[in-house]
Amino acid sequence: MSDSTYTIPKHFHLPSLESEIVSIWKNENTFEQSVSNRKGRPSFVFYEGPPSANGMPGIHHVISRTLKDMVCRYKTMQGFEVNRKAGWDTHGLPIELGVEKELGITKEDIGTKISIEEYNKKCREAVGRFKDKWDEITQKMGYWVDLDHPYVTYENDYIETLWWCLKELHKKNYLYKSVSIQPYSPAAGTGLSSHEINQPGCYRDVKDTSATVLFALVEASQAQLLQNIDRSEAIDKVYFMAWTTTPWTLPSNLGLTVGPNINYALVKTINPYTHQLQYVVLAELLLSKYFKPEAEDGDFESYTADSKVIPYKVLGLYKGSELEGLQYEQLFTFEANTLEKIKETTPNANPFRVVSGDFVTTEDGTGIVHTAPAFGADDYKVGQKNNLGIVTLIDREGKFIVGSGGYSGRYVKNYKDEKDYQDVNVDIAIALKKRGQAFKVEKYEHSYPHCWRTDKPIIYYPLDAWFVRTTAVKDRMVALNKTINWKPKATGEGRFGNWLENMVDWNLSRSRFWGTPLPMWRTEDGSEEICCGSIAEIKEHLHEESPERELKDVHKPYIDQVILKSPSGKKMYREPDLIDVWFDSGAMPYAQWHFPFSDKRYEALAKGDNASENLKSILPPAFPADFIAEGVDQTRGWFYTLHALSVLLFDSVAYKTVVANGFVLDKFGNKMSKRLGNVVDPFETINKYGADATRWYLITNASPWDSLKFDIKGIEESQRQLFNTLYNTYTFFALYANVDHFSFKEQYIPIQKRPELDRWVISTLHTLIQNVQTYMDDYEPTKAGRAIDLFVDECLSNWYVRLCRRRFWKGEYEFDKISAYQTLYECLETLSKLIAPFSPFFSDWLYRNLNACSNREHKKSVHLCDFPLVIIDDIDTKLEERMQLAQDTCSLLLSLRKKSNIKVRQPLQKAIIPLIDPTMEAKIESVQEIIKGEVNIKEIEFIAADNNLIQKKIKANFKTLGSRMGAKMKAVAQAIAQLGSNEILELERNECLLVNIEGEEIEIGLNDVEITSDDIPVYWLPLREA
RNA sequence: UGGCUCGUAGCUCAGUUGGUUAGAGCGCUACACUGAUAAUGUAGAGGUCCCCAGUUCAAAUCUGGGCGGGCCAACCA
Repeated sequence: MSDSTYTIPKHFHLPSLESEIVSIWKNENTFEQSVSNRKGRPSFVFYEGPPSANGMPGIHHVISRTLKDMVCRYKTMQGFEVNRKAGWDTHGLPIELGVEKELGITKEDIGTKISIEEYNKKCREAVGRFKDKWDEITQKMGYWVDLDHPYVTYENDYIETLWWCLKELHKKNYLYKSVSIQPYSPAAGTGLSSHEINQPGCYRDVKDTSATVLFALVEASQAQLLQNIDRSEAIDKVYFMAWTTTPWTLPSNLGLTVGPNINYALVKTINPYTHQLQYVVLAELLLSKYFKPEAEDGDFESYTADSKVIPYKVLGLYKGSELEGLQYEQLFTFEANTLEKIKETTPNANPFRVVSGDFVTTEDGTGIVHTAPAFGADDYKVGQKNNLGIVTLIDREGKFIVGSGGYSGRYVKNYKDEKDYQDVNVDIAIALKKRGQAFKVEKYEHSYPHCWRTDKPIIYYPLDAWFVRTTAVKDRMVALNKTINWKPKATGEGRFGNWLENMVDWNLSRSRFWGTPLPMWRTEDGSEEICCGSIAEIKEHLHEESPERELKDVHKPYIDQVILKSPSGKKMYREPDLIDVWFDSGAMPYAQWHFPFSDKRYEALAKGDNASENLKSILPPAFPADFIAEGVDQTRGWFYTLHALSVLLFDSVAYKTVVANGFVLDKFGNKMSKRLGNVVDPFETINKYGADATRWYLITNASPWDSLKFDIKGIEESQRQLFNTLYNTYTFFALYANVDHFSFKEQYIPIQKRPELDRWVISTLHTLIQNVQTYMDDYEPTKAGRAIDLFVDECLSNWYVRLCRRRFWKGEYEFDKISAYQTLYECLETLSKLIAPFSPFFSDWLYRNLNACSNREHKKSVHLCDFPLVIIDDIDTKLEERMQLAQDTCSLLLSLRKKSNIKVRQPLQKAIIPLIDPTMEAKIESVQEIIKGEVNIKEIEFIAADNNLIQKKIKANFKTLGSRMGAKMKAVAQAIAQLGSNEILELERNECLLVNIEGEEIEIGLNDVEITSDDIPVYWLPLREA
């Protein structure tokens, strides 16, 4: 380049500057070069969490991408090879729901009104709908990621790796089929995901019939319970009280759960419906819910059916753990729920017992939980643990099955909108009342989930599902998590750590259409199963009659048409489930490279007897990641699945550092939502203020992990404060440099030979480099950015440039001037590199402008440069301190002028500075020229410390005295504050003083006090002639 | 309902192991500067450190309990 002048644009407009830079990058392949010119250097592994392109990018995407981009650019400048492969998340419920909404269909229509083939085609189209917008924001915000070779989760290769992972899990016995209790909509005939349940409006307050039910103990258990009860009367029967809001689950009851540490009371009372004497057990703390305090030990004799108050008497107390194992009589006995029937599904089931569970509370109910393992997750868990068995008297349409006595065929809720629907729950309650086995029946209002499509209440229902046995490696997951560098730390220890502690097996199954199919085939009788880890393996096992043989697309419906042949020759059909989309993204470290199939050694190693042993020698490339970053909402999503899979498969972490950034809220601190209309359009923001200003604001305003109250004014501010100031500084430099033809051609002036001000700003600059590097290495970009802000504003612009202006326009082009040019040039050039990771556009613009003229470095772009190195020798902390003193002194003198109303323009003869400490004179003297110039004063005079111009003040040093004085501290502080100037002088001279506190002599050392002078240690004298 | 997190000036944020006048920037007001001028300087106003209780000679800081915002998980008898 032959330019001998620095470009000075007429206007400073960040957005148009940025679009210029974008096209330069494109022409010069700057991004590719920034990676390829680090080839062979140690790599810094980064994983891009795949966004879904079926929605528009929002401002919250800009923050996490800024963070990712910044770290990657920084590491690149530090000399690492940083590959950044983009990715697209393409499966999942939101995509299906979007398509269904668009087509105006529901899940039931799939396979009838629209073929699965057609439906999945629509989904495939939908996932890329906003890809253009995503590419645009990626480019506009300056996010460097390889968009040309992304990983796409729906591609056959990608899915094949997922299958490989699943097969590995299967081999290790980490994959199993079981039932799980899931939200289920009988009206829609489908299971629902928690995502669907949590859609707004799904939880609704409804009134249900609730019943407090009495379970009669069997004789032996009753005897056991009563053995230590001293009683004068014969107790006929003892009942356990349990409360339910879903009486339809009572015929499926198999257990009663008590809290092991809850106290229970055996109570003599009267049944409010039958008015008969009754003996019941419930939590002691909940007695008041059923009985009035005044009824305690009430008069049983005079009770009549009209009595308002039911008397009760506590006969005995038990700990929950003492009740465990007691047996009771089944509440409803039908053909379908006999013990024999139960044993058909659970051969050694032992139901109708009291068991204990930690989830039991005394918040409501009776402290005894009616447990029907089929209809509640907790119930199921406790049932499994205690071998209660499982009874499901309700079919998938939500009605009682045949064999449920009089209830057979009746719907548990009005699912069919029957006009004369008779609530079966009420009937059950009435039946129990008649039997004397209901203690309280009432309407109870609570919030209950509803199906978002049919508006009908859901139930919890046992459905078949495939699980990953994550609990088998829980300890390793916990241990390895402790080696991960979490930013912020608390998320790793708290939110994520707790999540790991309470982990349950990962339910993989989804009964949907558009997703990764489970590669599991079974014979119809379930006796043989095979998990295929590759397309080739499927083809190996094809049954002759399989209608699908090519498998060009591994999705439904084709995969379901694949019939395999079992070792014994039977037909095997695929398990119909799809897998959780989180598996897709969690396996991204391997699937993005089509591991292990992409490894040339794989095919050879996979053959032979030692296959699995051999394969241990290949590890996925670029694994684990050095760094990932996403929103905190991913803690239980991507962060978890990445971690789980890498531990399960490779006993390794998947990432060494993870930054969990917070959320972007609107300026009032409310969450952004389309409904509230407070979403920020990132395109608008970037087009108006520029990506760099936006990025700078997002990073410096709040730590990435704190939630950010997004206010557009903040972007304006960072544009003004940082970019405008830098721009002004640059144009100032360019203006004079062009006049003087400075292009850094003169010999480099060693820093030590430059004037003090130059040495100072270079010293400060290197201190800044040091701080920025420390902060960046610690993933504290906010602190780094703020340090840069401070330097540009306080040091460079408002001190160095301000004081040096004359050096640029006055005098000959020689030593002092050249030194100034070189110094300012170096500051600008270094700054362009320091801010390059944060604001890639402006920094490159600045760097290119400088370098185009000087040709100082053979780099086309700042992003191809190395990060500035700290030169320790250039740092002179003493000088920095001195300069600080000069700045403070100037401030002081200027404010003095202000107070006396003497303008800076009017020169003054002398300033008198009393010396507070002995080193001050030398320090100020070295910077006195600066001070004199700044405040327009001819000379500075010092007067000795023990002058009488200043009034000294003395204050107690609470730190040293506090622990020694204890309660007397207050009095001591007061006494010290009242010391006169003579006493202060004495203390200073003798370094100790005796003070009388409440009649006691206390010795006080120099360390025990802080001696200060009045605020104004500077006086001025007018110019003699003035 | 639980876990985590945040709460300091009008706004955005600092605030060390507890130490006595709680800071900065922006904004606001007044004045000054006018050879960086869509800049700059000086000064001023502005605080229940979310609330309550406790520990301590001393609490924005530590402990407990609340309240409010946010995220996640649940909503279960």
